Amino acid sequence: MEGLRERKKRETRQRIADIAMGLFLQRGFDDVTVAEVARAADVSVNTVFNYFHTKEDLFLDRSEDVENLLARVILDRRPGESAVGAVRRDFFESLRDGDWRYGMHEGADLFTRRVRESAALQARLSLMTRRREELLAEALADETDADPDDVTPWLVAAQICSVVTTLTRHFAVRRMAGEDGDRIVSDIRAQAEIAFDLLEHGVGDYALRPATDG
Amino acid sequence: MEGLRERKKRETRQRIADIAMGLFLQRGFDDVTVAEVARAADVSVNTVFNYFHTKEDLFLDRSEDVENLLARVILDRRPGESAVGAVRRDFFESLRDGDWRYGMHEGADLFTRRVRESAALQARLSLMTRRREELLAEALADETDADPDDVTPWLVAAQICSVVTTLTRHFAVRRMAGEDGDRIVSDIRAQAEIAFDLLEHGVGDYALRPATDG
DNA sequence: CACCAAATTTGGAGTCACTGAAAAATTGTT
DNA sequence: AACAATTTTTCAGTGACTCCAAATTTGGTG
Repeated sequence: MEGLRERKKRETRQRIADIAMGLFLQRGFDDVTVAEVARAADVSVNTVFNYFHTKEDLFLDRSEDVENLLARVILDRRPGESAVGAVRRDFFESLRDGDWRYGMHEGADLFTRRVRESAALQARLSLMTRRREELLAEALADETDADPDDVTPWLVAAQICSVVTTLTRHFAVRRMAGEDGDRIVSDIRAQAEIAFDLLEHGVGDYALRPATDG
Repeated sequence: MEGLRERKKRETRQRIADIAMGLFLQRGFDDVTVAEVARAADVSVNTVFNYFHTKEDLFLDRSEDVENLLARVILDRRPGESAVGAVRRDFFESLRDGDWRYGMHEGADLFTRRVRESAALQARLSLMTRRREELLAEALADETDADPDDVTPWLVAAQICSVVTTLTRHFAVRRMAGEDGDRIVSDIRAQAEIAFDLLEHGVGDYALRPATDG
C-alpha cells in the first residue's frame, strides 16, 4: 500500500506540474521561469528539479501516453487488420469521438499555440515524435518477427507516423490561422481518406514531370 | 566587390567555425565550452555570439545545404521523372559516388558519434529535418499547383523524407555498432530498393494479423 | 597624413537553467 | 522519545546567452 510519504510525494509532484502548466498556458513557456513556478508551488527550485529533469518536462509531463499511442494501436489491432488499417480505424474513431488522441479536440488551441511559440518546446516535441516512431517500429518488428537488420519495420513505422503527424500539424496550422474547428475536422476527414489511401497504395506517380515534347 | 572589412568578417567567421568544429570532434560537443572556442580562436565570447546565434549553430554551420537537398532534387528532376523517382535516382547516385549527401560517406563516423551523444545536437537536428520536410513540401506544392489547403504535398514530402531519414539512420546505427562501412552500404542498396518500392506502391498489407480461426 | 563616422570587437554586469554537496527538516519505526 | 531514512532546502557554482556602453578598427574625405 501507499504510505504517507509516497502520497505526499505524488501530491507535491502533481501540484508542481499543475501550477506550472497554469502559468505556462497563461503567460507562455519562455516567459515563466522555473523560479516562479517554484515560488507559486511554495517549494524550492531544487525541489522542482528533483521531480522534473528539465523545464520542458514540466510542460510535457504525461508525454508517455502520446509516445505509446501508435504502438498500442498496433498491438491491439483486430484479427484481419493490417498495421495501417488499425491506425486508420483508430484515427477516424478519435475524430468521431472528438477526443485528445490526435490533438484535434476542442481546447487544444492554447496548448498548441504555446508549443508553437517556443523553440525549446518544439525541439522537445520533435524528440517525442522520434520516440513514438521508435516504439511503433519495435512493435512492428515484434509482430512480424523481423530480422534485426531489416529496415522494413522502421520504414513502415516512419511512414505511418509521418501521415499522422502531418494530419495533426495540418489541423494545428489551420486552427492557428483562426479557421473554425468543426470545419477543419470535416475537411480533415476527407483529406485523411486520401492520406491513408496514399499510405496504403503508394505515391509512385506523384508530381510526375511531363516528358519534353519539343 | 568585397572590401577588406567584409573579407575579414568572412575569414573570422570561418576561423571560428573551423576551430570550434575541431574542438567538438576531438572532445565532444557538450564538453567544449563556448569560452574555450573563443579563446582558441583568439576572440571574445561575445564575438562568437556575434557570428553564431547559438552554440549549436557552431556545429551545424552549413546546414542550409542539407535542408535544401530534397527540394532541390525535386526541382531539378528530369522530364518523365516523378518526385519519388527523382529522389530514388539521386539517392543511388550518391551511394554509388560515396559522397556526403545522405550521410553515408567515409569519415562521417566521428561526426555521427558526436551528434548521437549530445541531446542538444539531436534536438537541433530534428528541427533541421522538419525544415527539410517543409522545403520539400513547398517545392512539391509549387510543382503540382496544389491548393493551399491541400495536405497532399505535405504528406508526400513527409513520406519521402521519412524514407531517406530512416535509411540514413539505419546506416548510422549499424556503423556505430562497428560494422564495416562497405558491407552496410551494399546491404543498404538492397534495402533501399525495398524502401522505395514500399514508398511507390504502399504498405497496405503490412503486419496483417491473421483472422482468428478458433 | 589627420580626422571623422560607421562598423566591429570587447568588457562587464546580469538572467536563467541546471548541478552538486552538505545542512536542515520531516517522516516511519522502535 | 530517539534513531535512521528520506525529502527539502540552502549555498555555491557553471555555462549559455543578452544587453549596453566603452574601446578599437576600418573606409573614406579634406
